[in-house]
Amino acid sequence: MTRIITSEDVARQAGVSTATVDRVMNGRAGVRPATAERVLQAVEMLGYVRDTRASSLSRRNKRKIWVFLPDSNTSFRAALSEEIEAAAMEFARSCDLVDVQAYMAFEPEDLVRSLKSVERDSCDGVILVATDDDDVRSSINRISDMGIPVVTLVSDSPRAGRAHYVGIDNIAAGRTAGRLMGRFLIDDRRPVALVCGSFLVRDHVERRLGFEQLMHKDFPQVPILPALEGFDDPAKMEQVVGALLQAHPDLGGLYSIGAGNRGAIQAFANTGRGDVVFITHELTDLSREAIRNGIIDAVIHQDPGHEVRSAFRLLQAELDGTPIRWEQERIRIEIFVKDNLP
Amino acid sequence: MTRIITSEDVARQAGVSTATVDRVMNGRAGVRPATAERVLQAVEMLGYVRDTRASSLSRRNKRKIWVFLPDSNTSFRAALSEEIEAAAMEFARSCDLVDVQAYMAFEPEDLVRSLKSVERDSCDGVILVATDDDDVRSSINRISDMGIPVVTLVSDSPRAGRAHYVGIDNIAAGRTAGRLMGRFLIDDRRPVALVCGSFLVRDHVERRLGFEQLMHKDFPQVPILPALEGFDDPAKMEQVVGALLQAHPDLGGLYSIGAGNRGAIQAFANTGRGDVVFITHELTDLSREAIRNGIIDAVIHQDPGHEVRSAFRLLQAELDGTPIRWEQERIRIEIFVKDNLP
DNA sequence: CTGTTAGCGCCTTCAT
DNA sequence: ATGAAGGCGCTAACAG
Repeated sequence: MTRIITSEDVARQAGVSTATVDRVMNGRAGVRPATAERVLQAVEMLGYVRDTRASSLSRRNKRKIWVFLPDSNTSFRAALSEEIEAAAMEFARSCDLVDVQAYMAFEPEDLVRSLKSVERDSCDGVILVATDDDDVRSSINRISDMGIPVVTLVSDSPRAGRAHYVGIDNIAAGRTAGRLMGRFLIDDRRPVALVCGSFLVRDHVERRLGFEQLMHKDFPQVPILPALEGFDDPAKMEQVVGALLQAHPDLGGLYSIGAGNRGAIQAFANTGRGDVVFITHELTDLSREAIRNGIIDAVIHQDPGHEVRSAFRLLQAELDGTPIRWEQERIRIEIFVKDNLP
Repeated sequence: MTRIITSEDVARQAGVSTATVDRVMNGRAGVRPATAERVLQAVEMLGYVRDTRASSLSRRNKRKIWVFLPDSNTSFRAALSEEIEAAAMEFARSCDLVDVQAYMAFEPEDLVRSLKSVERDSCDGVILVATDDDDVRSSINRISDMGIPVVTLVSDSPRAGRAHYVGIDNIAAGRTAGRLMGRFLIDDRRPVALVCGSFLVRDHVERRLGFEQLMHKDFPQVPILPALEGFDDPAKMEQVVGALLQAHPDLGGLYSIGAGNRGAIQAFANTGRGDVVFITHELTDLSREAIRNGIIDAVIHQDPGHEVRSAFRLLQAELDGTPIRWEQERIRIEIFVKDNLP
């Protein structure tokens, strides 16, 4: 057991006091560059790593993390909220305070407005479900430039200066759905349809892209019908999918990219078309039930609990200057069939 | 922000000192039942939860966790070791010391021998890859009865008094493989084969059971060949699978339940039989590569990193009396195809 | 059986 | 720009 290196060791080695070491470690002002340099050398030399327990203990949980979520009411969104709640409790006890704010879904200006209120002294870190939008991007950059780390969750703003994105690669998710579709189909002459939530939401566009790419490449003989829009709305979905089933008695498969699957499931139940391969996103009580009784054949899933915890951990790591365990943070594109349901 | 309840609050409320609160909280002896009761009531009443940071800080990382692993040299086993190493470092800095010991795989007596050395004063918690064996079970019970929590990892000893099992349900894993096999098959008149590592290893038996059950139930027309044994050994596997491919030119699928897949992949590569649906367990560099170039069609996976971290967290929770976040600890039966590889 | 006291390693005033 | 000292909440000796 090698003794643990403390800030005191570093202080002694650098010929300063622990207060100065602390200042350097936390990047606070008021240290002559030369002194800081000596401290850094001592840290390096001794292999000092600060003890986050002691750190957070003495800091008395004073950090503030702000979370911004869209106000949509899909089950996935509900799950996210729940998980944030849970994570907040967990981290509150061991480190932080968390403020959650909802912004209007699909309305970047509203998010931008909310982000305006983020200031250095009231906020130490930000987690948000972003959109790939110029104004959102510059808002993120403003915050980031103030030295406040930003983590995007589930939906990214790729060109912004966020510290991390936590979520899946939606193109790959679409490809995965395509692979399963191609292989699950019994008769590759029967056409396959796909329904987006919206043609304008980046995630949906990417999933669709991945799906269509893969189908064209690996299952070129399968006819793909023009994509439909269901607006993440159960009623609309039921109508759209109902019409689809009626119009195509030979439909081979359906890939539902967005939410509102309650409606799609209903449409299937109404017509009793169990032979259509039906693939959706996100495991919920509903999709679980539908997978059990054979309406849904596979669900592509991302674990909101994992995502939320990961976002918090990454933000913490950013704040603490702790190393990141990437293997633990990699969000999986999960596949569920009837037999591996959790 | 409600003030945080400390042990001091509890002490005051119960009319005792913090030392006594500490004794009660940690189940140490030397407290009159009546006093303990008063403390417990105060805890309940104030909603006190002990701060694990302060706790572990003041304890000076003195806990000892012992880990027992089989000495087999599969890639999965290597991954486990690595992850334990990583977890040990992580937890060493924030809580514990970890001792890892290898025992001879498939030799319960050797494990039992090692477990004999576990004593109260040199060990606070145990993690082990168990086997379902009478002697192992009673060893676990002995340790458990001393008040040392035991967590089984990857392979369980179900009837023993372990605190938790961290791993997948292997019957469900087998069923999942069966589902994919049934749906991936192009022609359901072509026979399907399966190779175990050994007919005697519980995990393999369970996977096989799940697989065969599901095939018989949901794909009854598919002929299933008698199971083979590959002894988790690449050379043996190459030979067995090679012979299989030769004997059955019309083979439709192969489910490899155990390790040694290097050999199986080699056999496939030798014969160029890309049309056989090949499903294996555990994602490794090898299986990843084989999935990329189309030899393997799907991999059923359990994440060793997740499993190891989970085992440590559960043991800690047991030791600290902290609540467990079950959603975080549920080990998934993961499915990988070409498109959702991490 | 129970209380007192001195840390654990770091951060935060408050001086200098 | 830097240091000294007290405290975060809990545990471990040591008294009594």
